Amino acid sequence: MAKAKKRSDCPVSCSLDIWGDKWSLLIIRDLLFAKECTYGDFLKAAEGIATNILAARLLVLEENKIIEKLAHPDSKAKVLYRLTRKGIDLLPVMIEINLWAEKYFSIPEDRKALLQEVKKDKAGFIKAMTKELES
Amino acid sequence: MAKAKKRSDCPVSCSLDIWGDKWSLLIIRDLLFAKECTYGDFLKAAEGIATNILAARLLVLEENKIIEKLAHPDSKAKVLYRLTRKGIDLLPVMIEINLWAEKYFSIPEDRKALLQEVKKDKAGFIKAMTKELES
DNA sequence: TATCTTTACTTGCATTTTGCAAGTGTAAAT
DNA sequence: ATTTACACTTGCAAAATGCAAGTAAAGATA
Repeated sequence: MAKAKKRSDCPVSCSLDIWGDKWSLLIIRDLLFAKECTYGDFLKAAEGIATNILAARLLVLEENKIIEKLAHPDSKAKVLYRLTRKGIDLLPVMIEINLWAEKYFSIPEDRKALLQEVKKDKAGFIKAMTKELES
Repeated sequence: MAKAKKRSDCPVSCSLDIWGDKWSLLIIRDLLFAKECTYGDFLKAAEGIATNILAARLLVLEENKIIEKLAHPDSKAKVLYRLTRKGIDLLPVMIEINLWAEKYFSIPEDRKALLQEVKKDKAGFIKAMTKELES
Protein backbone atom coordinates (compact mmCIF):
# COMPACT_ATOMS: atom_id res chain seq x y z
CA MET A 1 0.00 0.00 0.00
CA ALA A 2 1.28 3.44 0.94
CA LYS A 3 5.04 3.82 0.86
CA ALA A 4 6.10 5.80 3.90
CA LYS A 5 7.53 9.13 2.77
CA LYS A 6 9.71 10.59 5.47
CA ARG A 7 9.35 14.34 5.58
CA SER A 8 12.38 15.00 7.79
CA ASP A 9 14.63 13.44 10.41
CA CYS A 10 12.77 15.13 13.24
CA PRO A 11 11.48 12.52 15.70
CA VAL A 12 8.14 14.29 15.92
CA SER A 13 7.79 14.34 12.16
CA CYS A 14 8.76 10.66 11.90
CA SER A 15 6.18 9.77 14.53
CA LEU A 16 3.44 11.75 12.83
CA ASP A 17 4.29 10.09 9.52
CA ILE A 18 3.01 6.89 11.10
CA TRP A 19 0.23 7.85 13.47
CA GLY A 20 -0.39 11.54 12.77
CA ASP A 21 -4.07 11.46 11.90
CA LYS A 22 -7.42 11.53 13.62
CA TRP A 23 -7.80 7.76 14.00
CA SER A 24 -4.55 5.88 14.63
CA LEU A 25 -4.14 6.93 18.24
CA LEU A 26 -7.74 5.94 18.93
CA ILE A 27 -6.96 2.43 17.72
CA ILE A 28 -3.91 2.41 19.94
CA ARG A 29 -6.01 3.75 22.82
CA ASP A 30 -8.45 0.87 22.42
CA LEU A 31 -5.62 -1.64 22.43
CA LEU A 32 -3.97 -0.08 25.46
CA PHE A 33 -7.17 -0.18 27.46
CA ALA A 34 -8.52 -3.50 26.22
CA LYS A 35 -5.22 -5.28 25.53
CA GLU A 36 -6.69 -7.13 22.56
CA CYS A 37 -9.33 -6.15 20.07
CA THR A 38 -11.02 -7.63 17.05
CA TYR A 39 -11.86 -5.64 13.94
CA GLY A 40 -15.43 -5.46 15.16
CA ASP A 41 -14.35 -4.12 18.55
CA PHE A 42 -12.68 -1.13 16.93
CA LEU A 43 -15.85 -0.43 14.97
CA LYS A 44 -17.82 -0.32 18.22
CA ALA A 45 -15.82 2.63 19.58
CA ALA A 46 -17.83 5.79 20.18
CA GLU A 47 -16.13 7.81 17.46
CA GLY A 48 -17.47 5.61 14.67
CA ILE A 49 -14.59 4.88 12.34
CA ALA A 50 -15.47 3.80 8.81
CA THR A 51 -14.59 0.21 7.88
CA ASN A 52 -12.29 1.15 5.02
CA ILE A 53 -10.43 3.72 7.11
CA LEU A 54 -10.03 1.18 9.90
CA ALA A 55 -8.60 -1.39 7.50
CA ALA A 56 -6.17 1.17 6.07
CA ARG A 57 -4.98 2.31 9.50
CA LEU A 58 -4.54 -1.20 10.82
CA LEU A 59 -2.39 -1.99 7.81
CA VAL A 60 -0.13 1.03 8.30
CA LEU A 61 0.21 0.29 12.02
CA GLU A 62 1.04 -3.31 11.25
CA GLU A 63 3.57 -2.37 8.55
CA ASN A 64 5.25 -0.13 11.09
CA LYS A 65 5.28 -2.84 13.75
CA ILE A 66 3.06 -0.93 16.16
CA ILE A 67 0.47 -3.71 16.16
CA GLU A 68 0.38 -7.36 15.18
CA LYS A 69 -2.31 -9.80 14.15
CA LEU A 70 -2.96 -12.94 16.14
CA ALA A 71 -5.21 -15.89 15.59
CA HIS A 72 -8.30 -15.74 17.74
CA PRO A 73 -8.52 -18.74 20.07
CA ASP A 74 -12.30 -19.05 19.70
CA SER A 75 -12.72 -18.84 15.95
CA LYS A 76 -10.87 -18.78 12.67
CA ALA A 77 -13.25 -16.12 11.45
CA LYS A 78 -11.97 -13.68 14.05
CA VAL A 79 -8.64 -11.88 14.16
CA LEU A 80 -7.04 -10.51 17.29
CA TYR A 81 -5.05 -7.33 17.14
CA ARG A 82 -2.59 -6.43 19.84
CA LEU A 83 0.20 -3.98 20.43
CA THR A 84 3.82 -4.89 19.91
CA ARG A 85 6.40 -3.62 22.37
CA LYS A 86 6.85 -0.63 20.08
CA GLY A 87 3.14 0.04 20.36
CA ILE A 88 3.00 -0.50 24.10
CA ASP A 89 5.78 2.04 24.42
CA LEU A 90 3.34 4.68 23.23
CA LEU A 91 1.68 4.43 26.65
CA PRO A 92 3.58 7.43 28.08
CA VAL A 93 2.48 9.52 25.09
CA MET A 94 -1.10 8.34 25.60
CA ILE A 95 -0.98 9.16 29.31
CA GLU A 96 0.32 12.68 28.72
CA ILE A 97 -2.39 13.31 26.15
CA ASN A 98 -4.98 12.23 28.69
CA LEU A 99 -3.49 14.42 31.39
CA TRP A 100 -3.42 17.40 29.06
CA ALA A 101 -6.99 16.85 27.99
CA GLU A 102 -8.12 16.40 31.57
CA LYS A 103 -6.79 19.86 32.36
CA TYR A 104 -8.59 21.57 29.49
CA PHE A 105 -11.71 19.54 28.71
CA SER A 106 -14.35 17.83 30.76
CA ILE A 107 -13.74 14.13 30.52
CA PRO A 108 -15.66 11.02 31.63
CA GLU A 109 -15.56 10.08 35.29
CA ASP A 110 -14.10 6.62 34.80
CA ARG A 111 -11.19 8.05 32.84
CA LYS A 112 -10.72 10.65 35.54
CA ALA A 113 -10.49 7.89 38.13
CA LEU A 114 -7.84 6.12 36.09
CA LEU A 115 -5.83 9.32 35.81
CA GLN A 116 -5.93 9.64 39.59
CA GLU A 117 -4.11 6.34 39.72
CA VAL A 118 -1.61 7.57 37.17
CA LYS A 119 -0.91 10.73 39.12
CA LYS A 120 -0.19 8.81 42.29
CA ASP A 121 2.77 7.04 40.71
CA LYS A 122 3.23 7.59 37.00
CA ALA A 123 6.35 5.50 36.57
CA GLY A 124 4.85 2.65 38.56
CA PHE A 125 1.63 2.78 36.59
CA ILE A 126 3.46 2.64 33.28
CA LYS A 127 5.67 -0.20 34.41
CA ALA A 128 2.76 -2.27 35.68
CA MET A 129 0.58 -1.65 32.66
CA THR A 130 3.43 -2.36 30.25
CA LYS A 131 4.08 -5.67 31.95
CA GLU A 132 0.39 -6.53 31.80
CA LEU A 133 0.16 -5.68 28.09
CA GLU A 134 3.26 -7.66 27.21
CA SER A 135 2.03 -10.87 28.75
CA MET B 1 -13.99 28.55 9.51
CA ALA B 2 -14.35 24.91 10.52
CA LYS B 3 -16.84 24.24 13.28
CA ALA B 4 -15.27 21.79 15.71
CA LYS B 5 -17.23 18.57 15.60
CA LYS B 6 -16.60 16.56 18.73
CA ARG B 7 -16.54 12.85 17.96
CA SER B 8 -16.79 11.66 21.55
CA ASP B 9 -16.04 12.63 25.14
CA CYS B 10 -12.80 10.66 25.16
CA PRO B 11 -9.90 12.95 26.06
CA VAL B 12 -7.76 11.41 23.34
CA SER B 13 -10.45 11.97 20.74
CA CYS B 14 -11.01 15.56 21.90
CA SER B 15 -7.29 16.22 21.63
CA LEU B 16 -7.05 14.73 18.17
CA ASP B 17 -10.03 16.82 17.06
CA ILE B 18 -7.77 19.83 17.53
CA TRP B 19 -4.25 18.73 16.66
CA GLY B 20 -4.67 15.25 15.20
CA ASP B 21 -3.05 15.71 11.81
CA LYS B 22 0.39 15.64 10.24
CA TRP B 23 1.18 19.33 10.76
CA SER B 24 -0.22 20.84 13.96
CA LEU B 25 2.25 19.23 16.32
CA LEU B 26 5.11 20.35 14.09
CA ILE B 27 3.95 23.94 14.49
CA ILE B 28 3.76 23.40 18.24
CA ARG B 29 7.21 21.80 18.16
CA ASP B 30 8.64 24.87 16.45
CA LEU B 31 7.06 27.14 19.04
CA LEU B 32 8.27 25.01 21.94
CA PHE B 33 11.83 25.05 20.69
CA ALA B 34 11.96 28.62 19.39
CA LYS B 35 9.49 30.23 21.82
CA GLU B 36 8.26 32.62 19.15
CA CYS B 37 7.88 32.22 15.41
CA THR B 38 6.70 34.27 12.49
CA TYR B 39 4.67 32.85 9.64
CA GLY B 40 7.83 32.74 7.58
CA ASP B 41 9.70 30.84 10.27
CA PHE B 42 7.17 28.01 10.12
CA LEU B 43 7.57 27.85 6.36
CA LYS B 44 11.32 27.41 6.79
CA ALA B 45 10.91 24.14 8.71
CA ALA B 46 12.41 21.09 7.04
CA GLU B 47 9.07 19.37 6.40
CA GLY B 48 7.91 22.05 3.97
CA ILE B 49 4.34 22.93 4.89
CA ALA B 50 2.22 24.59 2.22
CA THR B 51 1.23 28.20 2.89
CA ASN B 52 -2.51 27.56 2.79
CA ILE B 53 -2.24 24.58 5.13
CA LEU B 54 -0.14 26.61 7.53
CA ALA B 55 -2.69 29.40 7.57
CA ALA B 56 -5.51 26.93 8.19
CA ARG B 57 -3.67 25.18 11.04
CA LEU B 58 -2.65 28.41 12.72
CA LEU B 59 -6.28 29.50 12.67
CA VAL B 60 -7.52 26.28 14.27
CA LEU B 61 -4.80 26.41 16.91
CA GLU B 62 -5.66 30.02 17.65
CA GLU B 63 -9.39 29.31 17.82
CA ASN B 64 -8.64 26.59 20.32
CA LYS B 65 -6.42 28.84 22.41
CA ILE B 66 -3.29 26.76 21.85
CA ILE B 67 -1.45 29.69 20.28
CA GLU B 68 -1.89 33.45 20.17
CA LYS B 69 -0.82 36.22 17.84
CA LEU B 70 1.34 39.06 19.03
CA ALA B 71 2.53 42.25 17.40
CA HIS B 72 6.12 41.98 16.27
CA PRO B 73 8.29 44.62 17.96
CA ASP B 74 10.33 45.26 14.82
CA SER B 75 7.64 45.65 12.20
CA LYS B 76 3.92 45.88 11.67
CA ALA B 77 4.25 43.65 8.65
CA LYS B 78 5.36 40.77 10.85
CA VAL B 79 3.28 38.73 13.26
CA LEU B 80 4.63 36.78 16.19
CA TYR B 81 3.02 33.52 17.12
CA ARG B 82 3.53 32.03 20.56
CA LEU B 83 2.05 29.31 22.71
CA THR B 84 -0.57 30.02 25.34
CA ARG B 85 -0.35 28.20 28.65
CA LYS B 86 -2.63 25.57 27.13
CA GLY B 87 -0.14 25.14 24.32
CA ILE B 88 2.88 25.13 26.59
CA ASP B 89 1.21 22.36 28.56
CA LEU B 90 1.62 20.11 25.54
CA LEU B 91 5.32 19.96 26.36
CA PRO B 92 5.02 16.64 28.25
CA VAL B 93 3.25 15.13 25.25
CA MET B 94 5.96 16.47 22.96
CA ILE B 95 8.68 15.09 25.20
CA GLU B 96 7.17 11.61 25.30
CA ILE B 97 6.82 11.59 21.53
CA ASN B 98 10.50 12.47 21.24
CA LEU B 99 11.51 9.78 23.72
CA TRP B 100 9.43 7.19 21.88
CA ALA B 101 10.89 8.17 18.54
CA GLU B 102 14.40 8.16 19.94
CA LYS B 103 13.91 4.53 20.90
CA TYR B 104 12.70 3.41 17.49
CA PHE B 105 14.20 5.77 14.92
CA SER B 106 17.56 7.34 14.38
CA ILE B 107 17.28 10.97 15.26
CA PRO B 108 19.56 14.01 14.93
CA GLU B 109 22.41 14.37 17.40
CA ASP B 110 21.36 17.74 18.76
CA ARG B 111 17.94 16.41 19.59
CA LYS B 112 19.53 13.41 21.21
CA ALA B 113 21.59 15.70 23.39
CA LEU B 114 18.50 17.55 24.48
CA LEU B 115 16.78 14.31 25.38
CA GLN B 116 19.75 13.41 27.57
CA GLU B 117 18.96 16.52 29.57
CA VAL B 118 15.31 15.50 29.75
CA LYS B 119 16.16 12.05 31.03
CA LYS B 120 18.32 13.39 33.83
CA ASP B 121 15.37 15.16 35.42
CA LYS B 122 12.17 15.14 33.42
CA ALA B 123 10.03 17.05 35.91
CA GLY B 124 12.73 19.65 36.40
CA PHE B 125 13.19 20.07 32.67
CA ILE B 126 9.49 20.58 32.09
CA LYS B 127 9.20 23.05 34.92
CA ALA B 128 12.16 25.10 33.75
CA MET B 129 11.12 25.11 30.11
CA THR B 130 7.53 25.97 30.96
CA LYS B 131 8.70 28.93 33.03
CA GLU B 132 10.94 30.07 30.20
CA LEU B 133 8.15 29.82 27.63
CA GLU B 134 5.66 31.68 29.81
CA SER B 135 7.88 34.72 30.27
C1' DT C 1 8.22 60.31 -4.13
C1' DA C 2 8.17 56.22 -6.72
C1' DT C 3 9.14 51.43 -6.86
C1' DC C 4 10.88 47.36 -5.23
C1' DT C 5 10.92 43.92 -1.60
C1' DT C 6 9.26 41.58 2.40
C1' DT C 7 5.66 39.51 4.92
C1' DA C 8 1.41 37.26 5.70
C1' DC C 9 -1.67 35.48 3.88
C1' DT C 10 -5.63 34.05 -0.16
C1' DT C 11 -7.21 31.80 -4.36
C1' DG C 12 -7.72 28.34 -8.03
C1' DC C 13 -7.24 23.94 -9.25
C1' DA C 14 -5.49 19.11 -9.56
C1' DT C 15 -4.58 15.24 -6.59
C1' DT C 16 -5.27 12.59 -2.55
C1' DT C 17 -7.74 11.22 1.43
C1' DT C 18 -11.96 10.54 3.85
C1' DG C 19 -16.46 8.85 4.65
C1' DC C 20 -20.61 6.48 3.56
C1' DA C 21 -23.08 2.57 1.70
C1' DA C 22 -23.10 -1.56 -0.27
C1' DG C 23 -20.85 -5.82 -1.52
C1' DT C 24 -17.70 -10.12 -1.06
C1' DG C 25 -15.71 -14.28 0.89
C1' DT C 26 -14.87 -17.41 4.57
C1' DA C 27 -16.14 -19.44 8.94
C1' DA C 28 -19.48 -20.57 12.30
C1' DA C 29 -24.04 -21.31 13.95
C1' DT C 30 -28.92 -23.02 13.17
C1' DA D 1 -28.71 -26.44 3.67
C1' DT D 2 -29.27 -21.80 4.92
C1' DT D 3 -28.54 -18.02 7.63
C1' DT D 4 -25.55 -15.24 10.43
C1' DA D 5 -21.06 -13.31 11.97
C1' DC D 6 -16.85 -11.43 10.86
C1' DA D 7 -13.19 -9.17 8.34
C1' DC D 8 -12.56 -6.93 5.11
C1' DT D 9 -13.11 -4.58 -0.19
C1' DT D 10 -15.21 -1.61 -3.62
C1' DG D 11 -17.43 2.45 -5.73
C1' DC D 12 -18.30 6.95 -5.45
C1' DA D 13 -19.19 11.67 -3.55
C1' DA D 14 -17.28 15.03 -0.49
C1' DA D 15 -13.63 17.04 1.87
C1' DA D 16 -8.80 17.91 2.72
C1' DT D 17 -4.22 18.47 0.85
C1' DG D 18 -0.63 20.32 -1.96
C1' DC D 19 1.21 23.22 -5.47
C1' DA D 20 1.60 27.56 -7.90
C1' DA D 21 0.32 31.95 -8.46
C1' DG D 22 -1.77 36.15 -6.76
C1' DT D 23 -2.95 40.03 -3.39
C1' DA D 24 -2.50 43.67 0.08
C1' DA D 25 -0.12 46.16 3.50
C1' DA D 26 4.33 47.60 5.41
C1' DG D 27 9.11 48.63 5.00
C1' DA D 28 13.29 49.49 2.52
C1' DT D 29 15.65 51.62 -1.40
C1' DA D 30 16.67 54.91 -5.18
